Amino acid sequence: MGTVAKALSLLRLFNHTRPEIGLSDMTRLSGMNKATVYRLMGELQAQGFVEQTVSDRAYRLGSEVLRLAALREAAVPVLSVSRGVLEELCRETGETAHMSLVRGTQLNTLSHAYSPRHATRVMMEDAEMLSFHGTASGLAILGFAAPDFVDTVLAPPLARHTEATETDPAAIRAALDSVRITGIAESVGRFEADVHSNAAPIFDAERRPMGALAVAAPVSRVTPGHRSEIRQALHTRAMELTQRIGGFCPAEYPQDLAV
Amino acid sequence: MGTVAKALSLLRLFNHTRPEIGLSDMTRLSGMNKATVYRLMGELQAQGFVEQTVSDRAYRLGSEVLRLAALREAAVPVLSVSRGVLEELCRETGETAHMSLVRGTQLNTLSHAYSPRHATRVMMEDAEMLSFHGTASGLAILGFAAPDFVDTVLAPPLARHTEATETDPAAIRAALDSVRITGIAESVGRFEADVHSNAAPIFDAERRPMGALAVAAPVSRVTPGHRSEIRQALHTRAMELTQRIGGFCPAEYPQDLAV
DNA sequence: CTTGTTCGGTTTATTATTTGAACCCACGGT
DNA sequence: ACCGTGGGTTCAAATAATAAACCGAACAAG
Repeated sequence: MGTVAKALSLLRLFNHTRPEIGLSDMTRLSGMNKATVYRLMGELQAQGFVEQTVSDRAYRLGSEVLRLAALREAAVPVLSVSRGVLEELCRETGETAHMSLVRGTQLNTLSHAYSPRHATRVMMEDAEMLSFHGTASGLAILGFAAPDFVDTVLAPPLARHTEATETDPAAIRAALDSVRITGIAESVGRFEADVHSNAAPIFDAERRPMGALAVAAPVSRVTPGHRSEIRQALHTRAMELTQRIGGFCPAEYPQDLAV
Repeated sequence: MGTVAKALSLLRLFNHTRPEIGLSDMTRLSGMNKATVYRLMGELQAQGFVEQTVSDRAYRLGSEVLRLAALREAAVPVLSVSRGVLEELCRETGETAHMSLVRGTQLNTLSHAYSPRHATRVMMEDAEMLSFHGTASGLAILGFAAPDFVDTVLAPPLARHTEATETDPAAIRAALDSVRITGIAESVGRFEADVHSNAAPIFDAERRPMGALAVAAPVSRVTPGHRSEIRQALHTRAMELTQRIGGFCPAEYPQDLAV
């Protein structure tokens, strides 16, 4: 691993439950030498990627990431466009809608919207990591991804998130066939118990699946009619999002939804 | 310069007019060796900070920066909170409002809002770099910054953005006194011709100025009454923003606005 | 008041990585 | 066929990164 990779991997130690990390913690979490971490963090700090609190000298993400994110959005406005689509999607379905993007072999939620219609909702956080095999979003992407990408992602062992999580690669591959036919993937309690999710892929300019749009509802609320309504809306909105970010659906993607 | 700094400085070559950069361009722009740039970009790509287009293999910012920005917002919700404040501010004043944050000795716009009230407006882009000596935002920050920071930033030569730009450090320092008294800085055509800007600093948890809130209007529209209205609104909203992001005004910051 | 622990930060010789110049191949224009 | 330009690669020489031990300060327990 090169020096740059090491430095950037330190940034990946931050998450929602750990927004600030001290030098010693960072050393332990990364497994690197303390002097190494110290110097790397110093460089990251000089570049504005992290900043140090005055009180306890703990590190947290710096504002340079905001600037870069704004620039990225100016170049490829996925986030900003998705927000409008997500709002429309959750208005149509009355459920929580979210969008996630592929990054290497990871899948991250990046934007979400809640519907005020029901008192109970599926709650989300941005920048959370999803599994491919356990979530509707992941399956939607796998259904239209390159074979060797599927191989990589479905290499055992697959994490068992809930009682219902399918961890047999062969069974998952079989399920991808129906994803390819309908264009929509489904996960009932396989990532979080009591959450019924549907998802549709979104494609980039090279017709590759770059992420997914999803609707998550409490299992108890999803009747056959509601399910059909959700999947219909997802199909329409995912194609809209793909088009609005300058992407194209691949030829094999079903243009009309046979739910 | 360490390797990490070099790699991250490559990211700074991207901007609104140059959202994608090929290997050769990047080599020229950075002044580094081609092999070096190639390897560094490879590492950045592996970490998701940049991605390569399939067609012409040009690099652009990757989606990892979006994830990190989302995490940073979860830790320190400056952007998301500022959006609401900016909207209110531009509703109250009828002019363009924007927020910028300090990053080392740089100042970057990060969020803005337009008012629909007038057909002519000052237009903005996020992630743009501002000068400290030429903008109201910069002066607002300098008025409450540490002396050595002011020294660093006001070291000649200072760029002359327009005919009206003040480039004499002594004159700028003198102007900071009135910023300290009123809590509001002003720039009439000193960064962009025909733009009249007012700005107020926002403070972090350590009572240091971390950025500024500003209102920019066409010079022709700013009557004494309108100016006073703008400065009043700015003062109120900047203090609100400071408080809502968990910051505190320093003792010397004027709590009541004597416009 | 001592002792032990943890923290952020620093030092050093040793070691591994980065670097630069030259080179390759493919492509597009002339 | 020729030239310029693009992305990508090679390898010895130069440089930067590393690990382990160490420092002083802060805090807690005995």
